[in-house]
Amino acid sequence: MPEYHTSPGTRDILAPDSTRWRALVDVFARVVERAGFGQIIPPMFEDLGVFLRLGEATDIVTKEMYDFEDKGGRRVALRPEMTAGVVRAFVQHRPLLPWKAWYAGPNFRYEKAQQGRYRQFDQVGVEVLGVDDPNLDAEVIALAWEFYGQLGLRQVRLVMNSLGEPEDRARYVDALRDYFTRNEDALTPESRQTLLRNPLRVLDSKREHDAAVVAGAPVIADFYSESAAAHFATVLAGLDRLGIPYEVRPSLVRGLDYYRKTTFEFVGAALEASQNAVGGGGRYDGLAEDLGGPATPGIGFALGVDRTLLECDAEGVFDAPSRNVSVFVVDVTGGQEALSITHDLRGAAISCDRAYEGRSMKSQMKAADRSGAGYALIIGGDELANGTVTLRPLAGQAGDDRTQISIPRTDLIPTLKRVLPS
RNA sequence: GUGGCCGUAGCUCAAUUGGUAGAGCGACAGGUUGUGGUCCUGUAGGUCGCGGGUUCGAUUCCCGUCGGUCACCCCA
Repeated sequence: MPEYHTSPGTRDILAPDSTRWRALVDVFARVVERAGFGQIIPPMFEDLGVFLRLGEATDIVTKEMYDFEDKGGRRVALRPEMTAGVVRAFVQHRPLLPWKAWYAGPNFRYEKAQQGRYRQFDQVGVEVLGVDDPNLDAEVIALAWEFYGQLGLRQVRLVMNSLGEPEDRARYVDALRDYFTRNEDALTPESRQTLLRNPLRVLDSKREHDAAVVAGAPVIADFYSESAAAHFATVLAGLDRLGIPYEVRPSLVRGLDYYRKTTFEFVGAALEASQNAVGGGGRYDGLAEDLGGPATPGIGFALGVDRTLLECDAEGVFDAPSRNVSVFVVDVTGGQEALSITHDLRGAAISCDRAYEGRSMKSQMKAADRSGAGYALIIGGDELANGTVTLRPLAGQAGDDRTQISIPRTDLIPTLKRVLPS
């Protein structure tokens, strides 16, 4: 047993998983950069106050934050999500509107880990500041939808809701509090606790016992102002126009307090676990102002990289791309030839690897096979004397022709350039 | 944070009704001395998660602890 291992809720991601991971981020970047988004790389920790804006009733803030005092006496916290930091960056730099930013990176929450839920977890996402247009809501959702499609996912479902304007939401929360208080006896003790902190979240209860009461609760749609109703209707019409299927679920309330108007969630149909929300987002029109900036509308989403990959596994799509070297150098003359040949090939942009420690040819050939390389480049005593190398096709090459050929050392790179798939 | 289940070689798992453990895969080395992927043989690799208790003796029983997993909570 090793003395040290990863902390709870953290893990190492090795190749080939890391290759797949990066490929997923590449797909995301391609999709959103096509839509005019530029990447932002914000710091992983910020002044604690930035994150307190997420809401005093949320567990993310009250229980799960990695906050600490640094050596200079500053109260800082590892970011528990991306939106607050990105909006802080907006307020700090005041880029031209509309500002479209995308990101990828880890967030930190002190939670008990389970599958699809980690203390350090990665998200990819976008934020757009400065546009109130409901068409943007549809566009942003469509980008996430396109991303899932590019990965090959077909069973992700989109769930839509609107929380209305802040005043609508406030009146709704009051009505909800009244309703649940009247029916308190029928609620589980846990939900009664939640009711005191945040009545909205009672709607999220997964306990069977609460189901009946929750089903009879007031519906947010009845509290929409005219403008909020119109905004939401236009968003849904936009989705219809783009052919993106969705389900409106009035009980969808997301965990962060800053959401208003449009909210949405992507649910992985293939995931059995309760951690089946693979992504989510919404509008946060008041957040920039809360962080000391001008009143600026905003919308964005965050998608969990782990959960998305789990969904890919469940649907059997987006396999790890193989990143093999093209050539494997087998040198049975001591290894000096392999040293210079691999150096030369890499200089000519031909990927290659080799075996070390003067192993037997058999052993080196095994290593060549395992490397996935298309060709073994063999240097023995004869080749060394002749100034040649032997090129042997390995498994995985087109056709069954495994005839090996002898090439003058001087022709090696041109020959490989001709033979290798580019 | 609360509760259920689990923790044996790098990986997937056996076994021991308490007498210090095996297999498959993988790794490494051979199979008449320059050729892999199949096959055969062999070798290495485990303080049976960690600590304490009961016992002549514990990997096996008990307690604690750490880690994993599932549900709740929360959320991506």
